[in-house]
Amino acid sequence: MGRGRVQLKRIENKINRQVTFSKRRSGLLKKAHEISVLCDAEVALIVFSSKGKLFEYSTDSCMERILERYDRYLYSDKQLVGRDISQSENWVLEHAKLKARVEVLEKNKRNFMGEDLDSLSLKDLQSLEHQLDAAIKSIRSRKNQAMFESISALQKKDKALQDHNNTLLKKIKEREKKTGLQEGQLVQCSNNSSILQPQYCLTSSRDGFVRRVGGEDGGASSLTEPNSLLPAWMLRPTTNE
Amino acid sequence: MGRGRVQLKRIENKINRQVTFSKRRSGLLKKAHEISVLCDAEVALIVFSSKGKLFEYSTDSCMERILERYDRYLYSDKQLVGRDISQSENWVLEHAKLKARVEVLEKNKRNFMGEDLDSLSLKDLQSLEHQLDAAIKSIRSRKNQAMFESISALQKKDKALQDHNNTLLKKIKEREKKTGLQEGQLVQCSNNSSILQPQYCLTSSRDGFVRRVGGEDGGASSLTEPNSLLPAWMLRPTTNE
DNA sequence: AACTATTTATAAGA
DNA sequence: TTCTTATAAATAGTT
Repeated sequence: MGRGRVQLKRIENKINRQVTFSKRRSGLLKKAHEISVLCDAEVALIVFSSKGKLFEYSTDSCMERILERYDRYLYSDKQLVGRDISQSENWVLEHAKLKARVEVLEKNKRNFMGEDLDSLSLKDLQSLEHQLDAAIKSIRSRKNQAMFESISALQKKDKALQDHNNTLLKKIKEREKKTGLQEGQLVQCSNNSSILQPQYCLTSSRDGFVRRVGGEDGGASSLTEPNSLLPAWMLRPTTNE
Repeated sequence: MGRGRVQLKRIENKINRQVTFSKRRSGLLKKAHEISVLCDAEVALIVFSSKGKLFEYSTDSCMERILERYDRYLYSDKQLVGRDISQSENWVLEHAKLKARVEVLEKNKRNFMGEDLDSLSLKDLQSLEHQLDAAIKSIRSRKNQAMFESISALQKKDKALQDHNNTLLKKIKEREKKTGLQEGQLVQCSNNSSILQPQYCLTSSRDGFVRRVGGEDGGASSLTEPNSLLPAWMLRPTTNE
């Protein structure tokens, strides 16, 4: 894939090697992600550049979990027996339970995201559908509430700002009379200041919200991410520590 | 790279997913090896198929060394305990992580069920709503497919039963003629036997299904559980595999 | 970092 | 699974 065929041997030219590394690295990470998503596989990829810099990819950004699974896969039942069997065994049990729970939850999550449905019976599907229908209702309701709260808050702020502006305007007028300036200039000035008020912004967003809440949510896609990855709220707590 | 463009989403068709996995896996391993050789990088790649099978590549076939280097890189001077040393301290850490993960997943689940929404921002809500919308679409589609499969199977069975009945009927008629019984009795008998055929039941359920699939699923609630507890499919511990 | 001519990877079909 | 083939993607060399 390129203008010339490439020998499978170390690229001697340093610059060239660095550039190729950069290109191929992104390609490799991309492909790792793709197979992970397309084929529902769990992938962990670790790359150290020749300079020792680390690059990594892991499904669901959960490298530790995958490496652990790897270790478990290899050393399955072997070397778990090593220490104070009395306590450690208890722990192993606890651990296993937790892991089982994680797996169940992950399966649930996939189902909730409309994935991995082949394993569900018709009845399960029906149940899941109703569950989600109900959930969506709750969510829309909560969203609605949140939006109205937000609107109220903004309106309140708007009002306060406007009041403040009026107060300031009065003060200026008073001062004006004392100093004897012309009125025309002042009025103009106060009009310009209205740009600082959030009023117009508020009105337009309120319209947008109300329209979206009432209908079947037809045109809201512009507000969301491309969605090729999980939305931010799903990743947030897990991704980092 | 193929005859069609590919969407970055889970391939729903099982066979297709399996084939793609196989192809892309080899491609990925190859590329991992290539960058490793060409650019003098150290690569570790671990892939678990959706069925849990392990595939791996590591530069110089030295996975443990690379994973160790990875751990060293992350925990640099901190609390590096080492991977195989795996003492109880490490376990405590792992355990805590697992617990955290469970918590996150449970929070996700509650959100997916329309609960515990107060902690979400407007943007989160929007994102969640879209996620669920998409999920419901998938689920309805899958349900539809499952229903049609079920219907086909039943119809096939229906046909077979009917054929069998006809055969039996003919035999009886023949025997009748030989023994010289009246015909009326026999016809009546064969009519009664049609109760055993699933035909009517089938037809009506097919109508019901089609109606439900096309529309917004208005009257299907009678099929689901009371729903005050979790539906069965959520509780079942790792049903498959 | 961009641009292409090529090589590769791979989706679909057999 | 494996082979083939048309096409999409990746990327080597160049600017």
